[in-house]
Amino acid sequence: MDLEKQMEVFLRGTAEVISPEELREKLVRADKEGRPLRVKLGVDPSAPDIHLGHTVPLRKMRQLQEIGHQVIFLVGDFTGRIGDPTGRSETRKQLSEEQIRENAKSYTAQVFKILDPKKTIVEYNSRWLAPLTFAEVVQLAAKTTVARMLERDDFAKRFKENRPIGVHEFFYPLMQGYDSVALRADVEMGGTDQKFNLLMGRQLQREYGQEPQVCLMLPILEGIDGVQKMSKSLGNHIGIDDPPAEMYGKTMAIPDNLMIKYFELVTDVPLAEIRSLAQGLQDGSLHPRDVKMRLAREIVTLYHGSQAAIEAEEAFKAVFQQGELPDNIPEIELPAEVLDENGEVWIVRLLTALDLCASGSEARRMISQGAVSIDNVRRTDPELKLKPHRGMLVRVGKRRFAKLA
RNA sequence: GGAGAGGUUCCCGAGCUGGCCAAAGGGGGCAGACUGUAAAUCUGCUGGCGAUGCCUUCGGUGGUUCAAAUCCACCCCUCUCCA
Repeated sequence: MDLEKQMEVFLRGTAEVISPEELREKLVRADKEGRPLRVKLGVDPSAPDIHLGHTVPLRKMRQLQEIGHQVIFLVGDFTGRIGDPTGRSETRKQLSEEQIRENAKSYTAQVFKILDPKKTIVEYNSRWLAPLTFAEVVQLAAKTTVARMLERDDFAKRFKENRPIGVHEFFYPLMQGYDSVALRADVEMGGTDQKFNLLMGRQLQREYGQEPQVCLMLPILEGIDGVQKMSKSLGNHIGIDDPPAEMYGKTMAIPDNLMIKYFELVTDVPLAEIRSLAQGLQDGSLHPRDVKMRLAREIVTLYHGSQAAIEAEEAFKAVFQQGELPDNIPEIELPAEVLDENGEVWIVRLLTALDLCASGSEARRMISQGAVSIDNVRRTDPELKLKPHRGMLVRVGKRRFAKLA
């Protein structure tokens, strides 16, 4: 593949590249030497579920491996024990080895829904970090200074606000940088929030006599709340293992103004087409709802196939546009002990027994807010008693349903 | 080691001259209305309990008091300045 085309694949959709010139040189040299570039992507296995946010760099990796480069998927099993302080301005709790190992296992399994397993090297950074001696660690630490560390956004902020910074947290960038040394990475990928860590890799590689890696930074994908970075702990994520209907629904929940970004970062829709969608939204010739439905369909198709996507869309239309019921309402057996001597259930009890409300208080609230309907009749009296029957349909809000078995 | 400032409900953050505090305000979440969708907007709710009352909660443990997030003692943790 010729140089310009390669550059295009590398650069497309990136937020920042340090530096394009170096990348070009590396590509030219690699081509001459007949070897692929070694591209590193490190992940922190703190949450075992991969979501769309993770897929942004992963999809890039996929494209790179398709044009013949060597992709290295690095599981930060060792760094995970520290927890990267990035993003949330507080110390993340350290994970146990066992947890990490389990997370990593499920992580890699999911990653291969995107990457080609035959063309991917999976590495664990405990392989080289765990055996380091204290003396070597000190040597590594001596390669940077506190002032430099404090340049990092997160540290600077916390320092300024007099919030705690653990000394061990300084090791996170050092370790990640050392990973690049150990892997002899030509290119490292990451979100824009990884800039500091990626640059640390360059510095350390130079210190250890290697050519510095090129840093490819990709945009950060906001979660379905439209504000914060997509993350499982914030509960604003769309997981790639989410069932089709949920994936579709969650996508429909993203704010309108994020649609185009999603198209660009997490779908295979060609750029030209995305541009015309954006144009259509702008001039009002396209309905935002329809565009978002298209987006939801694209995303579901990617992870569950087009058939599932069509079904998810039909179900969504039925439930939310026509107010019909979903097909897969869970059927739940009502425990006998909630019945009184007349064989009736108190409505509050009913909702908690069916797990539709977490507590009696919540159930009362829902009832008084008019969120509860039984057999399609809205019930607002929290003292109501009912005679249960098989197939009784209990509904709380728009999304919580149960049927009596 | 010394001096000072802090640790509040899911999060941020008031309260801290003792009762009116299940604890202001914001965020998030949930619900209702509306709609173009689980978007946007507006409104309400947001510890638990068969409940106009009771129970548990304000870093931890004890104590004072009829009554403590609020006062006292000790302890743990964070930050600042000094060493």
